[in-house]
Amino acid sequence: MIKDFIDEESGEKVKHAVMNAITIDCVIFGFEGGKLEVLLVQHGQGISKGEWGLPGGWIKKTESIDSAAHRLLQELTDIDDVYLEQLKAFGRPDRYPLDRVITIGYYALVKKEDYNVKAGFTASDARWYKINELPDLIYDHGEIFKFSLKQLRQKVRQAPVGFNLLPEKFTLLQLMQLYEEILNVELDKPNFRRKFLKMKLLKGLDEKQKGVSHRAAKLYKFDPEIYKKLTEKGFNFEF
Amino acid sequence: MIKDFIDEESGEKVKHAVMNAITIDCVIFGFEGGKLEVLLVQHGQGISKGEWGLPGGWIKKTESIDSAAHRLLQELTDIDDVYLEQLKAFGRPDRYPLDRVITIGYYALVKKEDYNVKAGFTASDARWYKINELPDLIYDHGEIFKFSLKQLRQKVRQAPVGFNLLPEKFTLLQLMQLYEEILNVELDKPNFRRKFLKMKLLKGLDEKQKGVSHRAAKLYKFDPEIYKKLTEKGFNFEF
DNA sequence: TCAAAAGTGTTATGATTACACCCATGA
DNA sequence: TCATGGGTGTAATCATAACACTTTTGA
Repeated sequence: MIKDFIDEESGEKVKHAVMNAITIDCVIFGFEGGKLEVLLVQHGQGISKGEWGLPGGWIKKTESIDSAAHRLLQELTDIDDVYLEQLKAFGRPDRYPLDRVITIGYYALVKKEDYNVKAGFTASDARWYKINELPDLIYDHGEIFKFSLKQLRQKVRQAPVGFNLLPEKFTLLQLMQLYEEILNVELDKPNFRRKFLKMKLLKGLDEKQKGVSHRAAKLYKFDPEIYKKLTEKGFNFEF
Repeated sequence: MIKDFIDEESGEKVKHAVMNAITIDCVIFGFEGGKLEVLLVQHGQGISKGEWGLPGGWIKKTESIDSAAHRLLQELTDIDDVYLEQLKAFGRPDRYPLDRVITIGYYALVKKEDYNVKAGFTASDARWYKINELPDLIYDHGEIFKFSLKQLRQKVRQAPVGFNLLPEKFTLLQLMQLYEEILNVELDKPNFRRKFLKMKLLKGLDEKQKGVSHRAAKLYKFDPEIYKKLTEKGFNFEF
């Protein structure tokens, strides 16, 4: 199957051979105002015109599926250092009405501060939705989203991936609210502080919050180097 | 793409349309003599003749990928009530040397007591290997196996799936040894007993072990009904 | 009577929870 | 001075780990 692509270098349309009957769909998570959000795109053509769905695309014959997912994300958001992980393949025979197509689901965690919708996508094409205010999604994208949320909940408790949704520098309260939102629980502030600080995973900065109308909180950042060293010593992140 | 299949009803060869460039490969786990094992098949033809790999197959155009995996397992082992779960899709462009093929990995947990290699598969075609005595596997099957083990370790701590590898009736020591083998840890017998019994997940039988040269242990069985009821009450299995 | 595993009891330690309380800061 | 969140302290409770010990059974 031959599809058109925009070449990254020249900006021209080029033709590439892509895998037949296999697509990629990606749940892109963001976090803002204490709420978890998902980036949806509106289909501009075809039978589902006007409806919202997950951003997706084809896999080139010469690239790995992970690369295809990265490329897709970059084409859409202009960001390249995102956390990206495969969910699984979704393949009910009737999931796509026109043909038998299997899709491979991914989920991404992005820092919304870095995010920019790329030229070519306008506000009416793509926008963020709070996860409890999602519209109906096309095909089986609702199922894919549901699975991605389950996976995110699991992952966030077993590996320090939540930071990918926060700004570079964050307060402990922001971190706690992220966990509360993702896991859908209420947490105790003092206990959360101690639990997280005891892991010695966070690097405390000599810097405080600015522009808040209350005592400014200390800022922290997650340092992958520290995590790596702790892991080598047998540390196992668990929340 | 048209491939031959053995029809379940008539036993005759029939032709079915299958998905192109997508396969299924399955890691089948068994447990015997305190050891975790995997069922491998020897390729009888093609470029990898004589080498060992995971059992795999094609997906019919009309069936879901889960159904395809179930069918594959039944064709190979004659068992139909196995625990089966998708891992993810594996799709490095060079994973299969002759063509670009993406495979969807599955893993299954079977009770070896129920297991029987189906006619057509002889001992030289298919056999069990202890997981630390695996031969080199074809293509990326080694990677798929490694991922499946990671997944199994994860799963067995978060859901009561280990029972699928044990006989219907088992002792607490057998269960403990299963956990020791899967998680690759040493456990304390008294503590393991208490921890598991406290969950009230197991149904104690009025029956004891037979033919052992020491005090016979009480037999237990896992009751999915009990688990369901506990879950509804908010219970969350965790080991 | 001995080995091997079944099964019970006990204690120390550490994690988790719940909640009271003081501190700093801008409106 | 008040509201808002930052941040510390503490006691009760619960889970886990370590290990000593008694019991049962066939060889």
